Amino acid sequence: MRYWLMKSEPECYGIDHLAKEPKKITPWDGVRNYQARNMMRDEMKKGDLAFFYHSNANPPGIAGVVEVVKQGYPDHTAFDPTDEHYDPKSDPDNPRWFMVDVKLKQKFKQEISLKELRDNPGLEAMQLLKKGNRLSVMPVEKQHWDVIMNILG
DNA sequence: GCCAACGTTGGC
DNA sequence: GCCAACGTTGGC
Repeated sequence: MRYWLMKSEPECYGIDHLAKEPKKITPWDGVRNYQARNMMRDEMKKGDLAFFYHSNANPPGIAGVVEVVKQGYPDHTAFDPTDEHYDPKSDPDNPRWFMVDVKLKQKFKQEISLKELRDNPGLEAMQLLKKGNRLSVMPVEKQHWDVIMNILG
């Protein structure tokens, strides 16, 4: 079982959107970055947990926890010319982009802001906190996961 | 709105 | 394969 962090802009799709889905499940579509794709396609497994991170938010931070309920499969929004994430180079017979389905496990009563994460001892090595980090899907080490869950008290 | 840090594209 | 130009991400 592995741990992850997935970013989304709350104005686009935040944790409250997910909470309103019929089964609290959503496909994590629209990712168009190869590193992030590789992780969703090859590494994320059913039962893995991920932080739902609000990027470009005020303030940015971790809003809750989701569980991977369906492993990597082709992102069909890449095949749809009317979709904003359409990619003509993705062939349905040889898909370029992949996604997973996630289910809301827990919405934090209070978000853990990026500043709180930075101020918290023990998280200095987290990929999220490193300079220039732009990946929208990234692994989280168990020790960091545990530290963050303990912040909730 | 600014800007650093990447990632992608395309000419050569 | 190199690299400049350009586009995007995302914190501030």
